[in-house]
This record gives sequence, C-alpha cells and structure tokens, in this order.
Amino acid sequence: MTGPRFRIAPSPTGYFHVGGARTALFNWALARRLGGTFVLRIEDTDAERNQAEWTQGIIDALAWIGISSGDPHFEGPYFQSEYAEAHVAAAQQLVAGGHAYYCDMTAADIEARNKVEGNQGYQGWSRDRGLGPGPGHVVRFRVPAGTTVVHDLVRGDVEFDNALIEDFVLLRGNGSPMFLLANVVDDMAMRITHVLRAEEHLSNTPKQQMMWEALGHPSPVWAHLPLLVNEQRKKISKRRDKVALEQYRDEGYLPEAMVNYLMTLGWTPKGPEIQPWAQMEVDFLLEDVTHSPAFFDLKKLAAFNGEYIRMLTPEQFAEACRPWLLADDAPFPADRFDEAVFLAMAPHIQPRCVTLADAAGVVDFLFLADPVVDEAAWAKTFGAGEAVAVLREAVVAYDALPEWTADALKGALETIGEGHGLKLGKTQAPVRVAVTGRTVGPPLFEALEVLGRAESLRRMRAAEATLG
RNA sequence: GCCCCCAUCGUCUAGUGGCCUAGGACACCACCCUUUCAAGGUGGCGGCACGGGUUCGAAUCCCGUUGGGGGUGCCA
Repeated sequence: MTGPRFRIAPSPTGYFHVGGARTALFNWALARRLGGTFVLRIEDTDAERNQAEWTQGIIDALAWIGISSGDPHFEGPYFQSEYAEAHVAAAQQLVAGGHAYYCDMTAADIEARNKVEGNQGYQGWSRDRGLGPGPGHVVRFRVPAGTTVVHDLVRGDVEFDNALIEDFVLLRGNGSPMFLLANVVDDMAMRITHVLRAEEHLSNTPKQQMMWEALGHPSPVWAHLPLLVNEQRKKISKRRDKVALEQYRDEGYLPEAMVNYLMTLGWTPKGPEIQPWAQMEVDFLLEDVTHSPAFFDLKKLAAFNGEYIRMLTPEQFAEACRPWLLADDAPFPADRFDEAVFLAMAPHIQPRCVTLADAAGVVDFLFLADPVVDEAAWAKTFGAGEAVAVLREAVVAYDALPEWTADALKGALETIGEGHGLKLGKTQAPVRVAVTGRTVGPPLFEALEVLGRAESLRRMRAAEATLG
C-alpha cells in the first residue's frame, strides 16, 4: 500500500468504546477507498495486566464491525510500549536541539511559586537554568513564541496563541514518556499521514504539531470528529453510559445495523439513511462531516436494528439468533429447540424483534413442554363472556379438522366466532392463551400449524380441564 | 479563570444568499390494514437560540450575546 496512512490508537481498557468504533469506521472508509492503510496501534503504556487478552478483544470488536485484520488495508497491531526507547530518544533529540529542557520543579513547587507570584500554570521557570538529567527531573517542551495554526479537514484553520500554552512535560521524573510525546513519535514511526480522531484532542493538537515541527517532520493532516454525547450532552463515558461495543453485540445488535447507525453520527449517507457499507465507503467524505456533537440515541439504534433484522432471510435470521436460542439462559432447554419449526415461523418473528435476543421470548411456547402461563392474561381472557365455551367448541372443531393448516384453523374458529357474534380478534384469544400462555404473540394459526394437531389439542384440553 | 469548538424539529440531520410555506429519518400522536402484538400504509405534531449588521433578498455571510461541550496533569 502506497496511499495515505490512517490509524486508530485505542488503549486496552477491556472493552471497545462505541465512539472509538465510529472513529475507526471513518478511518477505515477512507483507508479503503483511497488505497491507503489503516494502522492499529495499542496504546498500552499503562496497561499492566491481561494485555494479550485485551488486544484480542479490540481485534475481535473491530472484526465485528467489518474491520478485518486480514484485509490488505489493515496493518498492525503495533504496541506503544515497544517504542519506549524511541520516545525517550525523541525527547533527548528535542533537548539537544534546544526545543526542550530539564526541570526539577515538582507540582508542589509550582503551586507554591504561583501562590506567591499570583500566577497559574507553569511559567517556564527552568527554561534557562541549564539543568541536566537527574532523579526527579522532567523534560519540558520549550513552546516557541508566536501562533500555531492547525489545518483541520473538518473544521478549517484553528488558531492558537502559543503564549497561552505552557511548557508541557514530555518525560516524567522517572523517565517515562507522556502520552502527547509517545503519540507523536509513534505516528512518525508509523509514517501516519492522516490523524482522524475525536474532537476532545483538538485542544492538544497545537502541542503535537509543534513537536512534529521541532522533530523536523511535516505534521500529518488533522481531522477532528464531533464527539458522541449522552442525553446530558456530555461525552459518553464508561462511568455513566453504555459504551462497550461488545455489550451491544452480546445484546443482539446486528453489526451491519451498528455500523450503519454509527456512520450517521456526524455524517449523512447519500440517499436513504439505511445504506450498505460498500456504498458508504464510496460516498464518505471528510468535508461532509458535521461539526456539532451527536447524541448516541439508543432508540434510533434500535430502529436501525429492527430494520436490519427484517432484511434478513429466514435462514440468516435463524443463524444469527442461534446463540440466544441455544443459550443456557434461553427460556427453553436447548434439546427441545427445533430448527425447522423456527425457520417456518421466522418471517413472523422478524418483524417482532428489536434485537436478536428478543426472538427466544417470542417463540418460547413452541419449544417448551408446557407454555408459561401469564396469570393476568389467563384471568382476563377466561373471566369474560363466552371464552370457555369458545375454547370447548374449538377443541371439538379442531379435533375433527380434516386438514391441519393455518387457513383451515382460522376458518374453523371464524365459524365458532360467528355463532357467538364475536369477531376473530376475540374468538382467537382463548385458544391463544391456552396454547401460548399469553394474549400476545406471533400469528396464532401459523403457530398452531407448526406446533401440530396433537400438541395443540393437548394444550387446549389441559386448559379446559383447569377451567373445570 | 483562560483557551478552543459548537449552535436548524425532542433526537440524528438536509440546507453553502433567492429553488424554504425549511426537506428526510427516529421518537411521539391519530387513522387505515389486521388474527393478538408487531410490521406496513397514510396523516399529524414539531425547529433555523437571541440581538445587531451586510444585502434588493439571509437558516445560509459578519459582529456580539446567551447557551452547551471539550481542553487546560509528572492521565490517556
């Protein structure tokens, strides 16, 4: 690959953030379309435990949204921790070139001096003290006078007055590199040409740009994406929001739906909102990215998911639902599940699901030895009018039915309803509750057809017996 | 505090000076369809934050105000 080089640089925190996923998708679209490269770098400088596991988690999460490490445009993962020497070397290079200097002041020293002088922040006090390395000595960047203009592909030129940027720390007192430095050095090492990241990094961009220049490299193309926020309009965070991509996956969201929804946050697909990835990849343009923060709306995500579930063929739907259908906590034992029955009912189940996890609850009565009876539904249905009589007549009629088909079942019940002056909506209720245990569910006659004559009648008779 | 970003229906957005009586989608409401619940169809509700300019003409350009957010660490 010779084209532009993009990157995402997640830290291994144990899950992959939906905001990170959106950023990854924007990078991925561009890397693919422009014949470039998408670099994955794990920023693991602080991570102490389970590094391999967490890294795999990130790779799996990316794969789930279609960013495959097997794709020729994918490169990595690289690990920031493996570049520690380069980070230190870069800091030393900056010191040697006069762009950085050692400082021995602690946070307490700085606070104390500011109290006396009535200042705020670090005032460059050690700039000309000629200090060398030593225990507890940090390396600070010598911010030059003037202004720094960040050319941002989504926001245009953003100007910063260098006088307002303090001489920030590059290397801690223990010699370890700070994020800002490590980030720049890694991007340089990986020959990154385009940095697309969330807007929270915009304020620190002039510092990084100054480092690129001081290190003798032209800075990359910057593009800061609008933040994803919660209903309080604050950036979504693990603390207060559901941000783990894995959690949505586990709850039964389809990756295509998640990808499509994420792409609409800060960008608008050409034509209809529901759009295949291949098309979005072709249409995506940084210039079209919105500037304002976007609310991560679960309701809209759910709507997208329902839309995508309905687009599935019955076979794809069954396949996608399998993990929930056969799970230990499914409403029925795995060995009672019947694929053929599920497949037959699938077209009726799909429009009733928001997530794949919903399916099991919709079809449970088909695979349970006996339906779980909703007491309130039972009482309400059989407490009124001719419900019991209807059920009795239905048992007789169904027992004598020549053909056990949905149409025949419906016809027979309609006839019974007419005898009582009831509409089909009312007439089907007693049968539905007897067979499924509930007043709501998938179309009754289709369900009876797949359940079979023997089992359907057994349940209806059992209900009859209970009713006395 | 200071710096930076942002500002169209509740939400995501279309809109780049006349095509805007501001369009779509989600949500919400009503009706239709109907075998319950969904799905689907039709319709409705609902917005250019405010104040000044510029212009024949402003949602669109400029300034200010207000509001929201982000940053400002020997966190990432």
